[in-house]
Amino acid sequence: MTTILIADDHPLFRAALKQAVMASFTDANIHEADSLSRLEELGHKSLPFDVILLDLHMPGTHGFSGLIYLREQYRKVPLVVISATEDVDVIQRAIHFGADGFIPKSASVETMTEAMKKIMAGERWLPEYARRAMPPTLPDHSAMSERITSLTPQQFRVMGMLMEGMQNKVIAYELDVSEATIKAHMTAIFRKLGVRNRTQAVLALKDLAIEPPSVDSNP
Amino acid sequence: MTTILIADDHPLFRAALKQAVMASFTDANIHEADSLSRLEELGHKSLPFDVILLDLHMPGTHGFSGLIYLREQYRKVPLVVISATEDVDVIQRAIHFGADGFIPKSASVETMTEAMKKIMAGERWLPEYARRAMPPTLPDHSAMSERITSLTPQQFRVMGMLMEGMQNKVIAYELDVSEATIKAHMTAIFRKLGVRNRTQAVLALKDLAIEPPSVDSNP
DNA sequence: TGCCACCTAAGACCAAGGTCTAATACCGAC
DNA sequence: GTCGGTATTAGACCTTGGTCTTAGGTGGCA
Repeated sequence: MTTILIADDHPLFRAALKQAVMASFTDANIHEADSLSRLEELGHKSLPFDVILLDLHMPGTHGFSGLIYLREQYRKVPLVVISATEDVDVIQRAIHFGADGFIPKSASVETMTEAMKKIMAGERWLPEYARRAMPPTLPDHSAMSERITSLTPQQFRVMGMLMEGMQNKVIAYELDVSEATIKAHMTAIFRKLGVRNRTQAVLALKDLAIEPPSVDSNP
Repeated sequence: MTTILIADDHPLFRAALKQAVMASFTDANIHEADSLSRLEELGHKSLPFDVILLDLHMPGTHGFSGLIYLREQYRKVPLVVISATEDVDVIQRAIHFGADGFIPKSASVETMTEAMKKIMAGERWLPEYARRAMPPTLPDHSAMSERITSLTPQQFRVMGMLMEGMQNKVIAYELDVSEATIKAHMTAIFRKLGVRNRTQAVLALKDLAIEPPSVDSNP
């Protein structure tokens, strides 16, 4: 039996993906998560996933840092990035940060099935158009991604909320702990990232953004 | 006589550019600046530039905010962005933020001359390959760029140092004013940008970054 | 001349950020 | 089991950040 994790915050697409998966893996044991935190709850039960399908834009994944973090948590589980983006550069970076494959959301069911089978078999899979631009090199974690992987789960959560511009007090309320605790986490995060305060942390982490050099940057 | 401003922090390239300019504009009155602050010093003398050649990556220009700011300061002066980048998307955004033209550093002397002549004549000029992808629409300033243009020169300088992750005390020392003054500027900056603190300011401004989706983000 | 925008700055005050020390709980190794 | 490391939590304590008020100096402009 195949245990699959689908991590996507869009319910409709999650359902569609589930259908597609079940069509080809009839005996699949499918788990779903609509955010990184929910994903971690599942992980606590240490389910032996055979493959993880991760949406790059899921809440809680800040840029590629979510991918980097997950890659570290589930070192041996094949990890496929699913994204609406078709940008070759994004694909390149996803692979760079440890993804075993990249499936655009526009792909057909047949294509998805083929991709997942290959990836679960240990191969790497990319869309046709991205293969040419992609040298078959191993992913090379940058200094920053190593630093992110050294964060504990709770620290990672706090970091995510920091990247939303939230204040310590607010984060504490959201996570239902004291502000002192958040401050302690912050101090630990700064040390691990090699920065001195939250402003520098934001500056350092923003460089991992997937973000469109958005032409229109207004709300 | 033609008065031209070359704003580039690379001395060698600045000299080369100067040569190229003088080859075609023999009577040119050329001014140089290697940073935004030096550019502002020149501006104080309110020289009637006929054209400004701006390097996107010059110190002091944080992402596109330098361009946006200059565009506002010299509303009527043709402004050409010169950059090592050939990325169509960057070109697109430069135009979007008000540049009248974009010349890649790899361009030939003849090409540069042609480009500058056309731009000084009021036309827009782009590299061949970028023209196709570029609809001839007028630049439309986003909400954030309007906010940046509302900053006073000193506020803009302070903002730049904030984007370097510097603390108030350090900024005060660098600018040789009191910390109280910096705090006053910060408060004004936050109001104009519509944010509540420096962390949110960094988050908002980082979206204007030119920055490479850098595949290798280590130091 | 007066008005206005900008830069500067001080003091008071409070909020937010950050460090240090230490207690508790959990988990893998032995 | 027990040991040792790590994650999480928190309170005490100090630093930095940010607002408000007030105010002096400059330079452009009508």
